[in-house]
Amino acid sequence: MTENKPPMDPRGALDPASCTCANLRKAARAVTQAYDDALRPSGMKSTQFTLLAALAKLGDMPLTKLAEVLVMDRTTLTRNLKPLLGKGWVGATRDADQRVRRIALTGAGRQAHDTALPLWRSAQSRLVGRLGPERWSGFLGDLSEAIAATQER
Amino acid sequence: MTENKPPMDPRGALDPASCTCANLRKAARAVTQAYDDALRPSGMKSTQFTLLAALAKLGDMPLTKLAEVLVMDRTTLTRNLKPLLGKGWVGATRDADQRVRRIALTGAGRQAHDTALPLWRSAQSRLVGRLGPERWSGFLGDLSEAIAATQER
DNA sequence: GGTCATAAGGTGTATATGCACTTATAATAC
DNA sequence: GTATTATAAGTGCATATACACCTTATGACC
Repeated sequence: MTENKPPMDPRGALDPASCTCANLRKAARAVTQAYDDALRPSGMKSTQFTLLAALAKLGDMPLTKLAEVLVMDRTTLTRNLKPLLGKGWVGATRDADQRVRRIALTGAGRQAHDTALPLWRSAQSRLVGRLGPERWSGFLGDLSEAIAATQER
Repeated sequence: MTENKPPMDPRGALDPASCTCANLRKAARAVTQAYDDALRPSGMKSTQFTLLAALAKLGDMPLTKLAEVLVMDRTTLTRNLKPLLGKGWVGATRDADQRVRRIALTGAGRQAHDTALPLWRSAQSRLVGRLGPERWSGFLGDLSEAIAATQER
């Protein structure tokens, strides 16, 4: 095909009102509030559930590795872990390599995760249902693609 | 050929790895960093550019109204305005109704916006180009739809 | 006109986010 | 075997985000 021209303005793509970043952040705010609201009975926020779920699925790992997986700044993760450490939901141990801080889910952490799971499912299925599975699936793929686009070069 | 990427079934949709909120936030982090990086020479961050652009397009308005437009908590906006007030890019005046704080772009603010605009365009066109205008357009629509989904009910 | 509900806004607290800089440990060079 | 470099992590600072609670100004009601 012959569409490798420099970016034009297909649908006001160069109008700040169409800013991908602003619209992404706006959606993140709105959706985060919906999920936080659903998770409220569990005493945790969306970000915290995300961390527990990642550890539950991937197992314990060094802090930097976890930050990479989450596409999150290392220092952000350090601070996001604080409330979880305080609640005893995660533990941190020094590795053989004394520089490495290995992060792991505790028993209480797994229990908290399991408690929150049905609440999360409620919020998730509501949103998936509202978008429709087909559109939702494409949406998730677009999010991944947007991330990939920023990671290259 | 179409079942190893994002889960299409409602079943896969209920795996926390497919969390819409987590993936949205992840993408927001990644894309924000890309835009912040592009905007760095202007001395402003993506969030700040978004505020200036909204005021430039919509004109001055009460704080609460602006927060509504941006789907942002009122108190978040209060604090996000602080650095802009400090730089003299926006001004705040009391309305006839003394409760209302009207937010407006200053001359310096418009100038800062105009300076940042080409930097923003660079980041935006790079991302739109990587996704392709067609896919990007659908992506933006999905973001709006996700927001709408959280606002109803 | 006084009482009271409502609407606009601010503050306290807590978490989320990332850059610049620093510290501690390991690996490598010589 | 020490000097250098590279890696993992933490801290200081600034901004972003929102809930709970408080203050003040309007407007409605009698």
